[in-house]
Formats: sequence, structure tokens, C-alpha cells
Amino acid sequence: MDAKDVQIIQKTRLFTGLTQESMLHLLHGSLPRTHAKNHMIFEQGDEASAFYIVLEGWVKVFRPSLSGDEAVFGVFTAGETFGEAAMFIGGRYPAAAQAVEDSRLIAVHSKFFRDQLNKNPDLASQMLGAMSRHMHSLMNQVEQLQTRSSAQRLAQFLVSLAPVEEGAAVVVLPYDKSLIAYRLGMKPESLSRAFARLRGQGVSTDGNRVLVDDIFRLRGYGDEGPMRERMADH
Amino acid sequence: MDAKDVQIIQKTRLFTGLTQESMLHLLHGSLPRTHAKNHMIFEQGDEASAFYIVLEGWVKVFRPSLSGDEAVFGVFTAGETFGEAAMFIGGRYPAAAQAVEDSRLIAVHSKFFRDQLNKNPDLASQMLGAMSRHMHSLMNQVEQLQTRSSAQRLAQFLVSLAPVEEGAAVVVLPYDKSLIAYRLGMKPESLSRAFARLRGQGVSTDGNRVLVDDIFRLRGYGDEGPMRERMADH
DNA sequence: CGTTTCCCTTGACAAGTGTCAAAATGGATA
DNA sequence: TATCCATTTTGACACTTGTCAAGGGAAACG
Repeated sequence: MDAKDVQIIQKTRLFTGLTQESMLHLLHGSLPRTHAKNHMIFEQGDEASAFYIVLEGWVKVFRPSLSGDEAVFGVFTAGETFGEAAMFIGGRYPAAAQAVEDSRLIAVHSKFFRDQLNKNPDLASQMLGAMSRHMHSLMNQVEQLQTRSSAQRLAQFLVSLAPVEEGAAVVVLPYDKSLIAYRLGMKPESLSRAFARLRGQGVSTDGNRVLVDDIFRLRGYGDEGPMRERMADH
Repeated sequence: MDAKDVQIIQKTRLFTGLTQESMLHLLHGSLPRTHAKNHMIFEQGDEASAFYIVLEGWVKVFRPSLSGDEAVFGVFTAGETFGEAAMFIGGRYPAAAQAVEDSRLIAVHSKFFRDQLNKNPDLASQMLGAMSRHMHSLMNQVEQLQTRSSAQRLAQFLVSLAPVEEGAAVVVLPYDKSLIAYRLGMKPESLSRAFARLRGQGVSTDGNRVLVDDIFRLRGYGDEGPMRERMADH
């Protein structure tokens, strides 16, 4: 574990403000481990012996279904944590986690960490904050599934990735379109069609690079729907 | 606040195991308050000065949308808490709460409660557990929205309300069908049609009473979809 | 350099759900 | 009892999304 790893861990909300010593103490000797693309980190129902910090790569948290579809709850990258909630309910993971790129993770072991939680109220507070953020993200997901079309959800996703607040921007898609589709609660075919629809909103694609003419306009589309879609385009 | 109220509060996951004294201490003098049907308990974006314990009635937590639809995240009744997460992120409620029946609630004031959290690791653990359960419920909601039809979601809802695990059962709907519809992520019209579709699965309705011929069968339908819907019914 | 493979896109069609309007139901009220 | 009101149900229709099948394109491999 090098200095860059330490920086990433301290960027994690859970560990911000901690000294390097107490951080290392909490990790309790855990070392980063590399998980190859497609490797399952844990399965739904597994005993929750640890939660994870992502140092590098991308990990999806999801529930597979019989038909090969999957409900994706989150896709995490460097500086983010996943799997914390399982420590507090039944001790089993409520979803599975899989590396979608070669990824480097640190496991934080539940048993030891819970002991520390009892001794360190500050840590408990940060944990509550981390879990609240995950909850908030899930609430957004529920809201978007219920009230936005697939094109609108895609618009919001692109806006969230954009490096600027207004004007033109190039957005680089961080992972496969197929995963983006499931992350946004649709099939890959529907994602293609959502991109096609956004062409009318000044969005063009080139592989995993997306060119947005006007981020501000796209945000409006994602929030309020098509004001009045251009008839000429049909 | 009478003995029954105390019992209800101690049934709450957050407060189980606490002595009556420490419970009263945590409530810090808060008294139950009655909120008339349709009264807004808080609005999305309000400063989160408290979270709530339901003693009686029903409260929905939701986000309204411009078009009059709403995304409903949960509907809570006696022995349940809501609004906790807001204490830990930004101090503002991420959703609104409204009484859907005349309801009696106790407010637990954030500032004081957070102080106690810092002093009482056990309490922090229980809070983490309570939030994990809310998260788990949201994950189920996301999964259901993504992978189940409206009739399947209704089936699962009925199963969750049923007093038995198998055989016939009468389920009494706890609140308006219109609210159930939004709770399940659909429009009231679609809920009606979902009930109509479940008739083929041995479900009949009579006002807010629902007669289910075979709970076990209905669970199967909710989990796996219609095996092969009866053609004769069309 | 050609071939294979995987991922993405497109097309045609079916099914599900939302929308708008109207009718039915049931409870409250005069 | 008759009327009114809110809620629920039904109908007709359009639109969105899923499904299945086929085609295209880019990277990887021999």
C-alpha cells in the first residue's frame, strides 16, 4: 500500500479527518488486493465478513435475476465504499458485488471494525453519514425510475458526469454501455434508443465519448421532460 | 404519553432494549402530537430538526413532482421511525412527510439526539441498524421497480400484508388504493388493472378487503411471474 | 491481412403502462 | 330517501419499453 492508496482512503468519507495512524489501525493489517475483471467479490447472501474500499477500477453492486437481467444499485470507483450496510442487518450481503474492470480493493473486516465503532463515536457518526448518502442515492434511483423516461434518466446521468455546469462538454462514459443501461434501469437496446432520442437535444456519441452541445439544456430535459419535441426531426 | 405509547416506542428497533428511563431521557421532554389527515409534517428541503416515531396512524414519505405524481419511499405506522437519515447529510430532509390519516407522532430532536449518539455507542449501533433496514427496503423497491410488473408488485405487497404464510387469507388494505398505487410505483388506474389481472390468480376485492385464495400461489406469482396465464380468461 | 468475437445498434412487433374521459361505486350529508 | 362528493373502475388510445432477430463495427486474434 503506497502513499497514493493512503490518499485515496483518506478521501473516502468514512475515513476523512482521521490521522494516518488511526486509519491504518482501522484497516487492521488489510492489504489491497487485485480483483480481475468479472471476478465476484461477494454473492448475495454471503456472510458479510467485510466491507470494501475501492482504490482503483470499478465495481458494481447488484442483484441478478433468473432471466439474466440485473438490478444494479450502484457502481463504485476509487474513493468509494460499498457493502457497509450488511454489517448491521443479519450479517449477510443483500446484494452481490462484481469487479467490472480489473480493480484494486481493500477489505475492512467487520468484526474488528464494529469493535472500533463501539469505542469511537466519531467513527460511528461518519459511518452514519456514509450510509445516509447511500440511502439518498437509492432514493434518487427510486424517484427516477418512477418519474422519468429512459431518455431523461440518461440525460441526468450524462449531466452528473459532465465536467462543467453549462455550455458544451465531452463526457467520457466510465464503463460499458450495457452496464450503464442496467444502472439506469433499462435494457441495452433501450439505452441505444435513449441516445438516439437525445440527438434531438444536442447529444452525439462516438464510442464511449459523448458530445453534449449544451449541458444546461440537457439538465432541463432530464428534470422536466421534453418541453416540446421538435416535429421536424421525425 | 401513556403506558401504551411507551410500549410502542420500545417496540421501535431504535429503542429496543433500552430502559424506560433512558428512553425518556432520549426523548428529552418531547410529547406526542396529533397531526390531522393531510397535514404536512415536513417538506423536502426543510431543516431537519427532528426525526419521528409513529405512535398511531399512517405517514407517507415521498417526493412530489410538478405533474401531481409522487414518488413514495415509504409509508409508516405505529412502531416505525422516519426522517433519521436527514440528520447525517446536510441537515435537510431529502423528501417530504405527510399524515395520510389522523396520526400521533413523537418528534426526537436531532441536536440532542446526536449528542447522545456520541456518548452511547450502543445507541449508534441501533441507529445504524435502523438505517440499514431502510436501505434494504429501498433496495427492494429498486429491484421490484426494475424487474417486476405492476401485477407482480401488487402480489408481493398483498403477500407482505397477509396474516398467514399459506392457504386462504383476507388482507385488509391499510390505506387508500391511490396511495398504494404510488407506493408501488404506478398510477391508480394501473393498480385497478393489476387487481383485475390478479383475479386470475385467485384474488378478489371487496372495498378495502382483499380475499386471497392461496397465499403461497400468490407469492409464486410475485416472485416468478405468471407461469402460463390462463388463456380461457381472455 | 483476414477472420473471429464481442458489443452496440437497428428494425419489427408485442406487451405494459400512462393519459384522458366517462361511468360506477360507496359513503357522507341534507 | 335523494343528492353530492370523492374514490375507484373501465374503456379507448398513444406511447414507451421489452423481446427477438438481424446487421454493423471495432478490437483482438491467428
